[in-house]
Amino acid sequence: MPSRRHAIASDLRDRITTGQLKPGDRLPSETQLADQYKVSTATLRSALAALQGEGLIEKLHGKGNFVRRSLRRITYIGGGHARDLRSAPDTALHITVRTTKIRAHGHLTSLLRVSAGSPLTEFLCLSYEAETPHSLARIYIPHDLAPAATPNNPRPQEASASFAALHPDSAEVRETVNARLPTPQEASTLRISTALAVLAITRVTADEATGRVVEAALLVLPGDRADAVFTTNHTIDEGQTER
Amino acid sequence: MPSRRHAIASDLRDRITTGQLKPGDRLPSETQLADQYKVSTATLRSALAALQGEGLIEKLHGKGNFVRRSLRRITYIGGGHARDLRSAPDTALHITVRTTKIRAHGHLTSLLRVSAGSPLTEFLCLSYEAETPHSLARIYIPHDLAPAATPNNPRPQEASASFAALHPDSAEVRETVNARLPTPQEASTLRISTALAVLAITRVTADEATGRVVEAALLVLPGDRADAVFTTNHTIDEGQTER
DNA sequence: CAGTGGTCTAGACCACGCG
DNA sequence: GCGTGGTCTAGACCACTGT
Repeated sequence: MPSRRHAIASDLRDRITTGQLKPGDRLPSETQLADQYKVSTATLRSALAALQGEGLIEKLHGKGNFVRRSLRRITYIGGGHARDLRSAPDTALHITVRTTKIRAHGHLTSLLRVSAGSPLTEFLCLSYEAETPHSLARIYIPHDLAPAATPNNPRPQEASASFAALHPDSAEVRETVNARLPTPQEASTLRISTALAVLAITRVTADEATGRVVEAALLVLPGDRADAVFTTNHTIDEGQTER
Repeated sequence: MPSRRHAIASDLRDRITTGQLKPGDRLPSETQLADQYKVSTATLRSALAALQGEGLIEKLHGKGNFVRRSLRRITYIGGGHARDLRSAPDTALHITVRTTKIRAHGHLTSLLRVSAGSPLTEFLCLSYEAETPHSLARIYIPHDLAPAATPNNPRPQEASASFAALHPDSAEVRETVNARLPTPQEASTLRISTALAVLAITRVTADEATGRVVEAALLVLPGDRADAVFTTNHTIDEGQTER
């Protein structure tokens, strides 16, 4: 027997996918919906939570629940390209970078193949598109390989993309992709719900000649507006992503 | 101010990551925990739900909540290899395949670059490891390119992997990776919670010479036990995945 | 201010696992 | 049957958004 919340979620899901409710539309308030379906607000909210997880609706505190305008805005392009983040062409993208010197610990040691305590430079990058956080990256580079001067303002778009671009020719890139829910911290920095899945990419770049790991990057992208694309043949022709 | 459930989740998270609670351990019952933290059961359960989403605990109806034994068992290997699913070496993997003839519709038409109504063969694959569903794949192939005989029993391991292996030389593979929560249907076929993120991979294989799309595959892997790996240099040396 | 979603309570009852 | 988690209720109160 389907539970009440599943039934409600299905009903609303149908209304959305059939176009009866259109992108941008506001749903009736939760109390109204609860009355309509004759359930308590808690039950109704759990149905909405499911739809939110599927990326069908968006909850805005104090305003209402809205049918999502389905735009996947950013595309992560695998394979260690210089610019590995793409967003909608007409939107401004800016990045904040915080640089810290740390010492290798935990799984960083195995990722970078260094011994515990090795000096590393950590770049904590947050990319925004029109004030909305879009991606979170923690990039670790052995201290002696880090860019000498910490650039404060030099073409942030470039800085964002990939420090691996510093090693363009002889780099071997290995990307491990994973889906999970965000940690509370990640959710708040990306300003997303904790119920929204994120794409977690661990990218390790090694120098082909020496085998030395020159960069490890931990990227977190909101699942509802990010895709990662990998192609054997590196000609990327701006593919469409439909729902 | 952190909410009660966040505080509780954090506390339990710490106990798990510090090893105070070990993999396989059973947590106290929800009513006991609710008493300890002096919250209602609903609040406590929402804290546990967060941990479940992070893959830290596993809920078993009628038995209890358990600290997850962290085993990422399957690794999807990108780049259109013949065998693109790897699991733990000593476990039996078997696959069920259901073949259906359908006609192109919706986004399938744009994926396969065919006109609506074109005849397609759909392979609905479900891979199991020791009775536990592991991955779900919907593979679409233009009807005239589909294997002539539908093999009923021929080395299911091979059949699973990739029909693209039929076009080994001149294939260009484009994989789009996405993180989201499963649809209720996917959750029940994979026997996972709807709160557990899945890795959704859309793989399109095209013949390099003709440019014709020879296969489109929609793969769904449970985020808690699957990773996808992409390497520029295709030597894969069984990397470790730690938490 | 009124209206919205967010958090939380203190219960009730159901469904599952196991002895 | 008993203990477990799963669903649900009918409220209360808080926090945010708008006017």
